[in-house]
Amino acid sequence: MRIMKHPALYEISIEQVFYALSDPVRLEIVQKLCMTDEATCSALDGGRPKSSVSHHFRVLREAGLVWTRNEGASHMNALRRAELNERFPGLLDVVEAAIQGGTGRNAA
Amino acid sequence: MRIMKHPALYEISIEQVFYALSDPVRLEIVQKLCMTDEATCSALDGGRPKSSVSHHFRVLREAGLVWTRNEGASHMNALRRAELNERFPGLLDVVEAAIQGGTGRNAA
DNA sequence: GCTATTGTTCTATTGTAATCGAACTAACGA
DNA sequence: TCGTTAGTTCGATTACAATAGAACAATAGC
Repeated sequence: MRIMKHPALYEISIEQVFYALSDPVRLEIVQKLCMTDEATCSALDGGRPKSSVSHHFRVLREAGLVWTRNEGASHMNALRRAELNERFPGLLDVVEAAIQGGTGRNAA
Repeated sequence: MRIMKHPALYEISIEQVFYALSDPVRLEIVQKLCMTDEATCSALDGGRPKSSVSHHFRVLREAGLVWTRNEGASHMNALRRAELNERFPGLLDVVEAAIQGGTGRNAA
């Protein structure tokens, strides 16, 4: 299959990570992955066109947030949790905590 | 003077915050503010044109990251530290920790 | 009031990114 | 091998954002 670009831990920049997380579609994907460990692209597409979703997964992969492995005809995606926690401790906690908070009003 | 738009705490969205932090110029400004408490725009402009810097400060203000108050002809800018720590606990720690890490290689 | 300083707003230009249809590729099963 | 399913890549369109010069506004000092 095609070679998936997965940057090494030290290649990941915080700007790129922030950028990847600034898109609502991608943030949604990441937040779902916070709770599901592993999922196919289609399980996370939210009804959006394949090409759009594929684009967003690419951004997430290249930012170092998501690891994609091959599972037959499907692609299984997972957060690079341990690595991200090592490189940017606390970041995923912030993302996870924002799930309840939503994008606008505070849940508290 | 002109009215500065400063969103209330509950109006701040994590996407907007991430977006604001994804620009190298703005991240640099925020990281400098992490260490200086308060500073004028010109103290943080890095030699860039006034209009560009003013634009970036606007984005930071509207994202809820920075509070600007009037000090004579100058504007004093400060991180909305306490508020951000309440709304997104740990976020500023990540930003601060990334100062040494730089954007590329890991400092560890 | 005049002038310098500080920063904002306006306007235009340029570059980049989101979106999505369509064609393509890979794996699986009948 | 043919069709199906899953996802990527290509190409075009559209929208947004960074940059920066120029004009403007607000303040301080003379």
